[in-house]
Amino acid sequence: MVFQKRMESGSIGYKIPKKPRFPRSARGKRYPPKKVEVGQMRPFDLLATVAEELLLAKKKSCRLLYEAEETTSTINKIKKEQFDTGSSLKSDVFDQGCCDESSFVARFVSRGQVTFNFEEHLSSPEERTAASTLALVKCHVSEKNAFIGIHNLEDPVNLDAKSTALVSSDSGVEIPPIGDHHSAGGSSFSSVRGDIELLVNKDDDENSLGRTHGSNRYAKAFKPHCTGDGRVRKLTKSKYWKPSREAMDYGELWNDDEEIKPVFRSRKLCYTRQRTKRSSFKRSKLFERCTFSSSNRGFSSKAVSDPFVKDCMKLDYIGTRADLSDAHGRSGSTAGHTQSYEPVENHVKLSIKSFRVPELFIEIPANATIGSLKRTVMEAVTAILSGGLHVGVLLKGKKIKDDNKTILQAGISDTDKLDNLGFTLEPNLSRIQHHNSCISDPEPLTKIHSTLAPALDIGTFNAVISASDCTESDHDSVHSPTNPSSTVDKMANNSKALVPILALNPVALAVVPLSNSKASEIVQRRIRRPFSVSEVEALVLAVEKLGTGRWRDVKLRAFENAKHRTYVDLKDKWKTLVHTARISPQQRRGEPVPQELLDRVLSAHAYWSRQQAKSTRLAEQCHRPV
DNA sequence: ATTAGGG
DNA sequence: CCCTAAT
Repeated sequence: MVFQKRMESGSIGYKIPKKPRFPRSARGKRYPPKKVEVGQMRPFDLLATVAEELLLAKKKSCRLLYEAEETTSTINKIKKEQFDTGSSLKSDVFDQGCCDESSFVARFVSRGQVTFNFEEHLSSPEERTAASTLALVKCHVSEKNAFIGIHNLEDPVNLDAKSTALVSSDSGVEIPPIGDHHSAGGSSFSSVRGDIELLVNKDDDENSLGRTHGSNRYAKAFKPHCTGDGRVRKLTKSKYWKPSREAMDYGELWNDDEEIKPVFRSRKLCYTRQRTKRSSFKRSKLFERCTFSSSNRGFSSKAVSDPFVKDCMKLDYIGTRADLSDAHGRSGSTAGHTQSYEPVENHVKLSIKSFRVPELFIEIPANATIGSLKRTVMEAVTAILSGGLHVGVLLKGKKIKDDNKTILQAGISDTDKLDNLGFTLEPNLSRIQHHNSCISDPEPLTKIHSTLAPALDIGTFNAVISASDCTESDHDSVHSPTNPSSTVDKMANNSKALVPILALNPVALAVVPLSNSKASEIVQRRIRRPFSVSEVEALVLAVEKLGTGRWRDVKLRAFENAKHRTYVDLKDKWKTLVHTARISPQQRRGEPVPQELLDRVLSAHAYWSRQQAKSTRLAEQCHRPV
């Protein structure tokens, strides 16, 4: 509750403080280090990340050089557009084949650090020689993390230096200085404030949440190594690169609103890029398109001022223990009091940079359009998220099930282990089960024609199942509802099911939780499900027997088990059938209905019209004489 | 909830 | 298919 409320409050009327400003002299020159979990990250992933960082800083065409050993290689020229279009930076980089990956790793590992030069990309050789190095990036790689920092920018103004500057997350929260008690364990805190963590998707929680990057490690990684690298040639205006107070205390890096906007944009790209890892590519591309509104859920992206977090569509939160206690329905002794009365030491500061959400598995014909893919994914995600979300708490990858535990008892208060803390977004189980059962739902399912477009156009989640040939199943359902099993088999065999399933191993994904209210407001139009011939036949048969005014009975008689056919649908279908029968065959569209059936439609319609007229006449006669 | 009819 | 008025 409080949890959410707090975020909400942050989202509304949030204004990035104008002050304090980062000292002018330093602005644009030093960038906070970016921490990247390397884990199983491939070296080029890291490289790409670096490149991306640079790109974000530069935001225009550039190329990246890295220095390792004695050689300098051009990694790639990277264009901003490549991010904008969401294409994989990695592939763009790697396709260049300018250096071989394994050797890169070797150098990386052995040296522990790599220097990147960031140069303006200029096409002509002359220009190139004249090109200046705009930034130096130092990258120190440990087992678990890489620290990437943009070191020196020659032309901060043009570089839009703000793009890597960070702002404090919460103007309302006092930010203890790095190195003091609060931040001692405070890798978490520093991350709150701008240490961008790119959580590489890893299935292994333990690893990904490794606690090795505590503040000690952090400082260690930077101080000794990154400082005078002799191989850093030219243009090293600032000759130092170390986690000095100013460098790390980005709380001092404030930006004007206008300055931040572009950052936000670019960080979206960051998000995209992040997810362009092999294993998660599918997911990410999918989620990327899911532009959920985040207004009413309290998780507005605007709730966080950290531009990185914000634009990565991550969540950020700084809470107190009291807050959490409330949230869990128990109040600690101080719960309910104002935070300010509680010693800051007792607060647990949390930075939620991402939630784990269930994996969505989506299979879609290759000839489906991108548009339909988007819609499909949107539907799938909406279906999962709109069902209501639970929040799970993970500590060291293990779920904390006992809601009554205090934060302290759970061990979360141990700031040293804060990095082990994770949150998950979990859909309603009941709903999911329902969705899972879709595939075995005996009721006839959408038939998706070769174009695929109609079925994917719109529709409810559980309707989005394509079957190469479901005519039979329709028939079954219509005529022999007692034998659904054959239908099931057919479905299982024929369908390319678009079935979201719960991931067996959820992977960290940054996502903006869906605003439930928004989702429910948007009542999806039912998916279009053209009547099959067998359905038409069943309809005609029933109407011949029952007439045109008893659609409920028609439904009961012929479409009892076709849940998606309402009596209104049947009535409408009859209407169109009559119309179809009256027009010339050339004007008819869709799956052709046998003329024989249309003839029966016409005659039945005529017959029952007469009957109706007759009965009304009779009724009138009954009334008149009275 | 159903029916009927326009959109 | 949707929306709605009228039952």
